[in-house]
Amino acid sequence: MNIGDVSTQTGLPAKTIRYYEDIGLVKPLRDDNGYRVFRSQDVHKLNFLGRARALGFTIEDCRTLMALYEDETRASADVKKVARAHLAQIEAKIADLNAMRDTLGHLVEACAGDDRPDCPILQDLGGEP
Amino acid sequence: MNIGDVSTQTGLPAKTIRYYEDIGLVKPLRDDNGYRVFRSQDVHKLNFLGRARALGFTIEDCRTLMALYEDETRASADVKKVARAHLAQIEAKIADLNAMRDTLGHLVEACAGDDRPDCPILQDLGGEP
DNA sequence: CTTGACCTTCCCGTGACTGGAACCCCCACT
DNA sequence: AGTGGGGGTTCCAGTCACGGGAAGGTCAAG
Repeated sequence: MNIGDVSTQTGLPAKTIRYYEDIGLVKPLRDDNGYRVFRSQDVHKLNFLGRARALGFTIEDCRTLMALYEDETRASADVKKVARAHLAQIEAKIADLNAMRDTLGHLVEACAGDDRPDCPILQDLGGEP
Repeated sequence: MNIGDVSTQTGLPAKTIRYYEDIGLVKPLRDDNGYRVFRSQDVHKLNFLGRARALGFTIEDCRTLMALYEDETRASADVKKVARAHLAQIEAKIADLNAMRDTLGHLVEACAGDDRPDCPILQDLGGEP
């Protein structure tokens, strides 16, 4: 399978797939003409990566998870550890964003949004009481 | 005031302040020795920027907001528009992260986290039903 | 006079790609 | 035999908002 077909099958842009090869996440074969040739296990790996990335795991986490996936003697505790650390990061991020949304939401509601210059948003940013 | 004092006062790293000068967000004066000299209005601007960044506005948004802040003839509608667009982005991001948290949370809960290899997290990533 | 805390500029690196240039390969059509 | 188009390839540059660190100038204290 060539990269275009793999891109269609996995939903990953060809550029991304090449990048994943670059950083050693996937190792397709090469045809005589230099084209990448993907076996089904490569496609499987790419799907794995796509799902892991969709869950927000970093590339390095993906590398770790892939290694665990391929290691028959893994301990599920190791997988869980990675996942829980990431989950904690997500939750921290959500908390940050919720705080932003609350503050910004109040400010937006308080702003008249007309043609006059008075604006509680700018007042807040300007540090006015 | 030199950059170190400004850094202390605003809580912004000196590197960040220099960067903000680089991209034209602040224009401190220069002493004979080449040191940056910040007036109170510069510090005020930097505090403004710090608060806007803390609310997650992009640098370009900050630039826009600063311009509006300094424009006495602004319409608050313009400010509100920028803020609401950003709020929408925040909410979209929160929705994404909530989805990730839910999925990942279920998977983490379902994982035994022991020394055996069986792991619903990897099963999910691997696309197993 | 030296030490050490400042300050300066400059350049590289980050994460995870994305866009684009310049070029090669293959098949179909005229 | 040429040509066109739709693949593929590499490599370079850019994104965003800084942070690290090198190499060197400046200043106040001891």
